[in-house]
Amino acid sequence: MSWGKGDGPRGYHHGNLKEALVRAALALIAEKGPAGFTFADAARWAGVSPAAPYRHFRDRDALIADVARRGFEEFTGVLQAAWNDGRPDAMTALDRLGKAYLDFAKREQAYYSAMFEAGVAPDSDPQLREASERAFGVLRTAAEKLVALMPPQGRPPALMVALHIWSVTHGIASLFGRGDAARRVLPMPPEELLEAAVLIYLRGLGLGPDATSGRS
Amino acid sequence: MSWGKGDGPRGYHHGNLKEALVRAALALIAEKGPAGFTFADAARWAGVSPAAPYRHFRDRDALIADVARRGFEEFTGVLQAAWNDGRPDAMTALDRLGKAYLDFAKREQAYYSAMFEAGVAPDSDPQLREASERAFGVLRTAAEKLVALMPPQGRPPALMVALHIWSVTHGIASLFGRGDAARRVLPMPPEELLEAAVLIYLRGLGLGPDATSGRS
DNA sequence: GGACTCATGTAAAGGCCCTTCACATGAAGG
DNA sequence: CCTTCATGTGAAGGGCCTTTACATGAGTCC
Repeated sequence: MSWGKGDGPRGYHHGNLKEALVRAALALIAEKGPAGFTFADAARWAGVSPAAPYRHFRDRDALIADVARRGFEEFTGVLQAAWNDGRPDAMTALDRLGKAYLDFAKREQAYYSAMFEAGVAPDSDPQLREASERAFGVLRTAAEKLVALMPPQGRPPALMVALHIWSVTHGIASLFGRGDAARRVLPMPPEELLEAAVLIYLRGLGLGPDATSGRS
Repeated sequence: MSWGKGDGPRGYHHGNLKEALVRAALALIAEKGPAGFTFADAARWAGVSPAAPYRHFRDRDALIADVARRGFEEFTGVLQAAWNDGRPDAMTALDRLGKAYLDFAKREQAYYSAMFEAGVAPDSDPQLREASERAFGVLRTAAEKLVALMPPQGRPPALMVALHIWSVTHGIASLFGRGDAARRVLPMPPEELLEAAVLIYLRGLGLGPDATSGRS
């Protein structure tokens, strides 16, 4: 018999129910989607009564919001590692960043669903909002470094560039990212689709693969 | 008292329950999101018992899928009208197309939710799949016309261009499109954000606003 | 006109979920 | 040892989804 954590049996108190519920939510969302996930299921998965979760989360949405918050924190770490401060050059790092984004959407489907598709208002929890801002901050930093490569006259707003890249990446992840959930026919893997889009976009900004090597 | 249709009272049989249920679904999804929508609510809204809808839809998901299908058909019409066969020139028409996309996402939130956010697998119903393909077909046609403006050597695949434009548009609509649902701070309205993105992208393809006037 | 048929709607019921409340348990600290 | 309080339980109310047997009446065919 499994308690989700793999620990031995337990007495009246679980000991670490909050963490167990979060893990249960991740497992169940991965299995049946954020809509199919139920509070009662999570409780069963953790081996407690249906009322126990309410000692740790105001309601079902609060649990999902907490999962989303953790997702954004993981996400921030992944993106930061991929960006790696723009080394060795901004273009290379940006390419890694995009791939890391798609990879996260594919590998951590449960997190990604909770973050973007569970219908959780980002403002419902200030913590959630801040976590999501931090994740976007990585993209913004990257855009700033990219824009700095351009000649001062005619530089586009870095924030706009960040939003463009975020949008196309999120769009690809939503429409084609997941292995088969809402699959559509694609002539190429999503990673290549994104890479091509970003390359074309940057060329449109006047940033060729030659302008990259940190000059200026 | 309202029967949703505004008709007079009715006898044992409703007369037009299927249509009434679809309208109820649209109203309820617009009000409370696709997750908050319930089959029983739709039945109440139409003034029938909770079991009546099962005479017209296999289950709750089938109703949502039907709403999504109708949404894609509306969508196709809107996009086709905006594209208007690429007149007066492809760039102008593409700009209209993008704006029409965002406008649809904003004005027809209920349809858009059912189409993209309700967790309906496009393959669950062949009709749904075909309707969504037709909508994308408008974008593909537009991309083909655009690509044809370029010199034959170095033309990118039109399908890829269509996917890029679809992705960025859908990404913007998902992340920032709706008035306030999952709002994030934006320095500019979504329409401008999209227009700028597409302009930069097309410049990256070598298509300036000058290359537009239907020459070859 | 009358009888039959069959699509359409109803009532009732089973099973599940969300949430709350009063109550039980036992770990921690004086 | 004994009290306190966070944590978990059981039971219950209300709602939803879906199925089943039954009711109704519009259309059809003689």
